[in-house]
Amino acid sequence: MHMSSPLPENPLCLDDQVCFSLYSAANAMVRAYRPYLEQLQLTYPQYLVMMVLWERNGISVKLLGEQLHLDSGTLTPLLKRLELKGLVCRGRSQQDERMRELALTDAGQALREQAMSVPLQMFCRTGLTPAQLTELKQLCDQLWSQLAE
Amino acid sequence: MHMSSPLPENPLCLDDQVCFSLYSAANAMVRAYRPYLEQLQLTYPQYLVMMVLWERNGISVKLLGEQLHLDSGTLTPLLKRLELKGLVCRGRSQQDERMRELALTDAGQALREQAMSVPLQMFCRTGLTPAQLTELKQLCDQLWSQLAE
DNA sequence: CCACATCAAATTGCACACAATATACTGGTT
DNA sequence: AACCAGTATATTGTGTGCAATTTGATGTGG
Repeated sequence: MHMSSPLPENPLCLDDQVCFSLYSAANAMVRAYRPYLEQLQLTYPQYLVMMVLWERNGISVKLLGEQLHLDSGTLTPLLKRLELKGLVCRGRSQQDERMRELALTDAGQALREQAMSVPLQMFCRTGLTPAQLTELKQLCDQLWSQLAE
Repeated sequence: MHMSSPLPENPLCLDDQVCFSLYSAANAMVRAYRPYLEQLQLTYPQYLVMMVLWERNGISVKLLGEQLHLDSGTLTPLLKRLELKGLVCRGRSQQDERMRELALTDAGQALREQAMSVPLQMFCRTGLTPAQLTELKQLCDQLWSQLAE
């Protein structure tokens, strides 16, 4: 959308659009993760899934999707790829056969050690100060909350 | 990457990661554009392309890609879809047969009028103040510059 | 206990992103 | 003119995102 300072003469000017900056920054961020994550054989969305599972092993696809704001259309094929890599086991819940129980394999658990260094490397890569990153996170979270309604 | 305030006890905690907030906000933003853009029969990336062409009609794929930070692998099929919709003509440059000359059709030109209302609608949709949006844009631009190096 | 709404995943179809590669045109060099 | 490095676009292949639909299990009212 436009930058509104306060009335833009041309609302359709690309350089004034916050959304384009957000979109480009997010694409660049995913690209920047690639060299670090390819050592783990993971894409960025797969890395996100692994982070959730490292914290909450055994959860369902639904809960995973709520954490990541992604649906089964995205997660089902992604989880199959993680299963093929031998990192995740896609079992069924005993209580409710509809639900998957996403369990880490030993290899999936072990990968956490290698992943530990990624956040600090990416932090350095951004070149932003901790205060700037905090500010950026707050604004993104606030924007997300508004758009989710 | 982690939030660093100043030493996170768990660097792999999803809720502390700026990058995940950025990623989620960008996805939500593209989703939020959908209801406004489907009246124009455009996706968000197609809308970005049209915005560039409304400003710089007749440019090449290379220049378009530099503006949008996208490559030919993304743009070629996208432009073919815009051509199918009858919005863009993918001609060849006279001086250099390698280059495409991306020219708006009359329908493509006319669509600009309908698109004029989109930025203000999206601005309202965000619920952020102009100052917050300016801050967000600056941080995204700075992050992008760092990651582009 | 059975029709029926509900729910969790999966599937389908489409449109990106992007790395890697291929194709085709251009401008010198010889 | 033949060669060749460089350039602009296209193609291929993989992996998302997500709307829409389907499949199969669950629970619930009659």
